[in-house]
Amino acid sequence: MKAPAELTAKFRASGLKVTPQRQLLFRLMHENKSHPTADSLFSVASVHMPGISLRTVYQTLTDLSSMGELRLIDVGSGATRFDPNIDDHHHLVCQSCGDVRDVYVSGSGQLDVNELDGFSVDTTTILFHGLCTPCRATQEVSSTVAEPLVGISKSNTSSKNTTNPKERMS
Amino acid sequence: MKAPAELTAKFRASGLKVTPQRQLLFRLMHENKSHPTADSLFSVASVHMPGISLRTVYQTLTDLSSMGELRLIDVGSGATRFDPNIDDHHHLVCQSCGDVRDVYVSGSGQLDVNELDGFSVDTTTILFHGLCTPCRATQEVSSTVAEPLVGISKSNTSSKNTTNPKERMS
DNA sequence: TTCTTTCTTCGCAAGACCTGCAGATTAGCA
DNA sequence: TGCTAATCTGCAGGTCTTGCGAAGAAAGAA
Repeated sequence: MKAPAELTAKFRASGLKVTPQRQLLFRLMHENKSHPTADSLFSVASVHMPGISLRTVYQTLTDLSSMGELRLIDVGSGATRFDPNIDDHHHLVCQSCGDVRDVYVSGSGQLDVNELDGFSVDTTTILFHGLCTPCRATQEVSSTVAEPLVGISKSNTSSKNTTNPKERMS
Repeated sequence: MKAPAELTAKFRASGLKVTPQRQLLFRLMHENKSHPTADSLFSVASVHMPGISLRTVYQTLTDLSSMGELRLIDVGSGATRFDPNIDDHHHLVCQSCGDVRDVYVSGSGQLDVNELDGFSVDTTTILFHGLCTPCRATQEVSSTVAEPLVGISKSNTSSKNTTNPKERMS
C-alpha cells in the first residue's frame, strides 16, 4: 500500500476526508508485515489514540481495500486479516501459532487446471499450511515426551482457532 | 467419503453410536457435490427428519472430519463448507453466485516457492476465484446495459457475502 | 475567520456462525 | 431386558462483523 502522504492525497481526491484516526491507521498499516486482524490493529491504535473505535478501524480498512491499497486475507482462523502488500503473492500459515507470512510463488498463474470448462479464473489464492521454524522447534522438543496418538474423540473438534493466536504487531 | 454402510461400521468400530440422525447425514453427504454449509445441510436434513437439530449437524460433520471422511473448506464466504471429496484437489469459487466446484491441479505439490526458509509445508490450499459459466453469461448481458464505473464509495464495502449465495443441494 | 455541507466517528444493537452445557433420550452390549 | 455411555436437543454465550443514528469534524466557500 502507498505511503501515508500519498494515501492522504488519494483519499482527498476521492472525496473522502482525512481524519487523525485515518492518518494513524495509514501509518500503522504502511509496511506492516504482521497481517493484523481488525481487532489487533485496534489494540495497537488504541495505545496511540485512546478512544478510537473498533468501528472506525473496520471502516478505514474496508475503505483502503476498496481502493485497492490493502488485501483482505482469510486464512480460516476466524477473523479477516489485512495485508498492505498488494503484490502478486501468497501466504504461509503456521498451524500452531497462527502466524502468517508472505511468500512469492513462481508460475502460480499457469497452474495446470483440469476441467475448468467455462469457469473464468480471476484471482488465485494459495495458502501453505504448516509449521514455522520456532513452532517446529517446539514440537520437536515436545514430541520426545511422546504424546500418545489418540483415536476419534468427541471433544477433539478441529477448531478454527489456533492454539496460540499470535496477535502482536511490529 | 465412504458409503453410509461403511461409515456405520467405522463409527461403531470407533465406539461411536449410529443414530438415525447420523445415518441421514451420511446419506445426504455421500457423493454430495455441492459443498454445503452446516446450515444448508441442516435445511435439507430437516425436510427428511423434522426436528433434527443444527447442533447435531455440526457435531456429525465435525466427527466425520476428525475421522478424515470429510474436508472442511473455507472459501471466505463466512460459513465453513464441507466436502465429502477427500482426494487431493482444490476449488473454483464463483464470486457472483458463491458456487464452489472441485478442480484437480497438476503439480501443485511442486510449486516453486521462494523464501520458505525454515517453514515446513504440510498442506496446500488453492482457491480459484472467478465466474462460473452461468454467471459469466449473466454479466455479459448486463454489461451491455453499461453500468457506470463508480469511484470509491463508502457503501461499496467488499463484503464477504456473495450477491446470491447459492445454497441448494443435489 | 466563519459558515455550511458532507463525511466520519463512536457506541450500541443486531446478525451470522459456531460451540459449550445440561437434561432427556437412546444405541448397543451383556 | 436392563444398564451405561454416547447422543440429541435447545439454549445461552462467544467471536467477528456490519447497520444505524446522533454528535462531531474536515474542507471548501464566503
